[in-house]
Amino acid sequence: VRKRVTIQEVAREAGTSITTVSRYLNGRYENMSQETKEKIKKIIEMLDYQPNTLAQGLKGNRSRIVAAVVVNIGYPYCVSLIRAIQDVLTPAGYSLAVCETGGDAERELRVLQSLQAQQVDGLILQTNGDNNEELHKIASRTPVVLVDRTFSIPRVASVVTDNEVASNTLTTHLLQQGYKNVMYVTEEVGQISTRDQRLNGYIAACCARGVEPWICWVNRAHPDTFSHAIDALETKKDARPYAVYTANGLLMKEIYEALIDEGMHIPNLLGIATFDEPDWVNLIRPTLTCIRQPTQETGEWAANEILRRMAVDFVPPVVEVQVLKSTLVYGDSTRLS
Amino acid sequence: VRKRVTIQEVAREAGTSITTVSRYLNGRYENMSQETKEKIKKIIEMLDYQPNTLAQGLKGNRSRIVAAVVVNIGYPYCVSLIRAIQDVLTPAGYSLAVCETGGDAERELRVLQSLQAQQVDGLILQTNGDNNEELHKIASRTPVVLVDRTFSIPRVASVVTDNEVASNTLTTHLLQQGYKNVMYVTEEVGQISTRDQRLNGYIAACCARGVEPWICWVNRAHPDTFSHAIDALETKKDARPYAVYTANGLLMKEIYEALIDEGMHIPNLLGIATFDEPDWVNLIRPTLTCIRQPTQETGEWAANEILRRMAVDFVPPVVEVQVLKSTLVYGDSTRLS
DNA sequence: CTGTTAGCGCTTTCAA
DNA sequence: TTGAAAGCGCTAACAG
Repeated sequence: VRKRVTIQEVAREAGTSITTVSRYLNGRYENMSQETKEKIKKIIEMLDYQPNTLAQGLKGNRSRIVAAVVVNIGYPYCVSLIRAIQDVLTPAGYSLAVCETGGDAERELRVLQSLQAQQVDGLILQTNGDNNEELHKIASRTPVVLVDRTFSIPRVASVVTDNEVASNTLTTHLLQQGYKNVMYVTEEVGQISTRDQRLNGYIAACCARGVEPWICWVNRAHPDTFSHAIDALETKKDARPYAVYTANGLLMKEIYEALIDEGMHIPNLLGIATFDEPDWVNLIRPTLTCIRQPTQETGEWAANEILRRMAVDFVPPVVEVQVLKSTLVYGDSTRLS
Repeated sequence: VRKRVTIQEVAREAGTSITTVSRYLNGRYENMSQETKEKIKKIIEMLDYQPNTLAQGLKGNRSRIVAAVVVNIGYPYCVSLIRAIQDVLTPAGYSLAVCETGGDAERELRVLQSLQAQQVDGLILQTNGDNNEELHKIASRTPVVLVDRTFSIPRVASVVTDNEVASNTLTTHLLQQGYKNVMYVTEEVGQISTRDQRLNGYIAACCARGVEPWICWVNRAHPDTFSHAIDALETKKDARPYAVYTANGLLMKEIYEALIDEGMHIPNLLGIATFDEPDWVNLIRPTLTCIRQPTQETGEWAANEILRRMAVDFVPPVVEVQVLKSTLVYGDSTRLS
């Protein structure tokens, strides 16, 4: 079990003081003889020395770590987001700690606390809004950016999708295609802004065209709630052609599985569409109409905002909530002919 | 911008020395008056104090961080693995740093170096085997466990799927069903043990039944290589019923998209099956036969092995390579009637 | 039962 | 152009 090489040893081998080595490490070559510089360089390579970031961080209370806290690392939204964040942070010399909360308030709190103890330099998170007080405290000394879901917390910025607009657009598209009704399938709305806005967009679009909203509440923890959705469709058969629009990709997955075995005729009697763009939209026939969220830009914006806020000369921004546009991807599942 | 609370302040407020506070933090109450104990407890809560893990780590060169380095955080295999690792590590008081390499050797090297600089206490990785020297060095002072792909590196343990057996089983299943040939679709085998073993299992099963292996090499970076696969199938139409078996889920996704528009009759003229269990296996009709890897157990084993190896009294283990069993999940896509 | 003190590896004045 | 020395927040002998 070899010991790690320290700055001491480098200095000793190079015949200089640790101060000089430290200067070298931090690229402050201004006044340093070419000779010492090269000597240190050689020794560092020889010894395969790497500065201990823990020690470096201890001095200035900086860890050079930014944390991304998401509900579920398996969700395509989160994966794409995390990748985008990485791509911005890594070149900037920061590493990313990825944490999962499962949407659980207590777990989120524990994560937040452990992250603070680790002196993370920045925090990007997708939250249910159950720990806003803690976030407020954290934000007083660490840059915090909310993604996907926004909450009004002093000093905290947010980046979100244009949920309401996109939802309205999709609903309108369905109605324009000729579907007489659109059943909207969603989970409990509660405090999650995203769900709220999507629902609002749906309702607004219905009202605008004089169609009565038809909302079906489900719960992913209770599979039988999905059969209610199917039942509702069966019952209203005389209203066909109608459409089903799910508030997110996970719901569509559940619904779709039940639907195909019912032998519903898509898209002519039943149109289907979803928020999110699951990876299987092009594997099914007809292909699935969906809303592609700007995950990449969301991640980039969040990471850049963190970087901005970590800069010494940071001044509070004009925009507290950044809204990014999503794209309606037309599949064959809503092409009524 | 509030400053962080330190152990100093807690000690001052509590009217004790920092040593006592430190003892309290580390749960060494053996000899400590109930009174001081409660006093400290109160002060800590009042001040919302949290020990600085950087400083704690600096002392013993321990960061209480374990890193998981994977090829792609979007792969279901990796997601499931990471979650399992988290579930073992979190209760043990470690946090997990997740890193992505994209299968790129240089990027992997950079990640490994930055991880060392961060003094990670353990390393779990899925590697292409291009930095085995570096890993060898790392393993001399940090527990290292390889997942998914194994390489023979001193002091490094591995956990892998029973690739060869599973591949053999699946191929045999296809042949037994009555498919006269099985086309095996794979990427370049090279040094990646996983691909090697799956190919071997396939070949062995073919030979055992006197069927000539029919291998189709593709490259996900070059979409046209997939059309070659389709062409090959078209050409051999007289050999039907035959089957296509892909070496991983990503390949099946590509192939399947091309296949369905060709109007091939699955499963009666064409059987399809894949290694891995994509999330859409039950969304398509017929449902897809596949091999479910023991991702959960793999993650658990890896994390536990790291924990084991971090213990002071660690003795080199008997098993250097742990092989875990996967499951053949029967879908309708290989049910020849 | 409690405190003093010497570091952990590094950065950063300040002085030479 | 360089180095000595004082910490950063915490732990762990060692001494009371």
